[in-house]
Amino acid sequence: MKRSNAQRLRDALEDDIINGRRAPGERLDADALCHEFGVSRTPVREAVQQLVASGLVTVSPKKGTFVARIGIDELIEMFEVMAELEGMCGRLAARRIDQAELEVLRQAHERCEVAARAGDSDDYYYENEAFHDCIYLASHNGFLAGEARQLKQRLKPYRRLQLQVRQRLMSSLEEHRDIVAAIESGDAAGAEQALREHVLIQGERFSDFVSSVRRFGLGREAMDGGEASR
Amino acid sequence: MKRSNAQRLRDALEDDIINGRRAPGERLDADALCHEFGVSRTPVREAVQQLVASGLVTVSPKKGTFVARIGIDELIEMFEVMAELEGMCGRLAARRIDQAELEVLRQAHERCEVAARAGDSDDYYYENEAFHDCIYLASHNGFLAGEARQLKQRLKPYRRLQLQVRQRLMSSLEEHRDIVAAIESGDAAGAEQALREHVLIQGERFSDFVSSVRRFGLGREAMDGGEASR
DNA sequence: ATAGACCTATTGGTATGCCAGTGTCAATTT
DNA sequence: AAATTGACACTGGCATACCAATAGGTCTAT
Repeated sequence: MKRSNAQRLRDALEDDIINGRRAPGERLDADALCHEFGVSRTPVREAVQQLVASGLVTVSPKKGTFVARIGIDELIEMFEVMAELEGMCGRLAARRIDQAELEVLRQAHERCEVAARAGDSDDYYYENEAFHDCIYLASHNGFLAGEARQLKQRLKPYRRLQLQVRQRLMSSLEEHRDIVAAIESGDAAGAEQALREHVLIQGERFSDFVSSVRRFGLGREAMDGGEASR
Repeated sequence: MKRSNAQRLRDALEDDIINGRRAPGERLDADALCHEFGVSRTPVREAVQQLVASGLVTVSPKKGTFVARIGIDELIEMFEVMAELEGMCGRLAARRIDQAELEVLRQAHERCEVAARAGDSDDYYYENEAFHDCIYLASHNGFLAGEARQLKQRLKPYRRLQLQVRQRLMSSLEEHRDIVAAIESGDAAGAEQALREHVLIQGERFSDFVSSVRRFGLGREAMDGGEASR
């Protein structure tokens, strides 16, 4: 399968954004990209449109295109949904996982454990991804898995903040243990709860709080510039 | 705000697909669309790409673009996710709804009741949309609301099947009553459960069953043609 | 009759030029 | 000095032309 220039460009930009090489708010100059990749404006335009559709970049009409800058409020909302999707995956996985998948999940968990004990944060990050992906697969709902992966991608630029917290690595691992145990024993509600809180860290109380606070008009980023979308 | 040709084209096609004027599997001839709308290939291409991104159409390389034909298995998966999103909206709404929103919800429910008693199926369909949208709003999670609306759109071409069932209208109304009651009383778990089952009708048992059946290789639509995507 | 080798219309992808609307900045005016 | 105006460059959107790849059919030979 040969990939078009637009696709390669999209992937390259996506990768740059996700891995922080292009920071939120950074400008994406169309002409510069044309020159950089040696292509015309058409594929660049196409790639940008796809990235807009996936939420990674935004265009401010007549001002240019920028790496999406997500406000703290929307970020919380997205994490809330992410937690729900992960929880749903866990609930379904607890009911639907088969022996082979369970074995793969256990192995993924073990690799997480190895990485955690070694203190290798990058490695853990990667194995953690694989671990969660196992659960997506085990949900036996491909659409759900796709949505979860997509949202996770979109959140990736911001998750590094969350994951650099000291000791988070070890507590994350402990939570994984509970998750595996719940899935193993077919405890759907337990797996759902464990995964939801695993993602949300503190559960929904925090966002409840923020939500109620914002309703009193204390939002401090109302002037942050009109991030145009849809 | 002036809308571009590509946007108008996208909206027109989207509307056609959602309202069944273009059936799943139908071919979308690019040149015909160019002529029909009096534009060149560029905006047509753009519109098609956006529709692909939103899942309403698919392109089979070198064979053409078609209105997305969703298999029964994927359809079930999508409904499963839809139910979860609706349930989540209900759970959050039960905790976060304010007086004004509650009043709007009650009024929406009453309009549903009027439509139902009049036996006006189309009218009920519309008011039902509004009712659910109230709950989306009341979740105080704009991102969640957007995702829910988007998925609902995508499912719209197939929901007419589900809604034409005789007597479904009245039982739907009864379920609405329970939902309103749960939200009114702040019963988060109750609202979540009620909404989830409202969407799923029979709960997840059915899809569990299908999921397990499919694992035994009894899927009868394996030959349904390679629906290419991403 | 069937397998295999061309042939061609269609599709996908890209380059390029043009035009209109608008943000930006500077010059001019009061 | 502040404000108004005006020019210009930039951006977005569209049309058009060109090229490459291939699906699908046709033709040929065994």
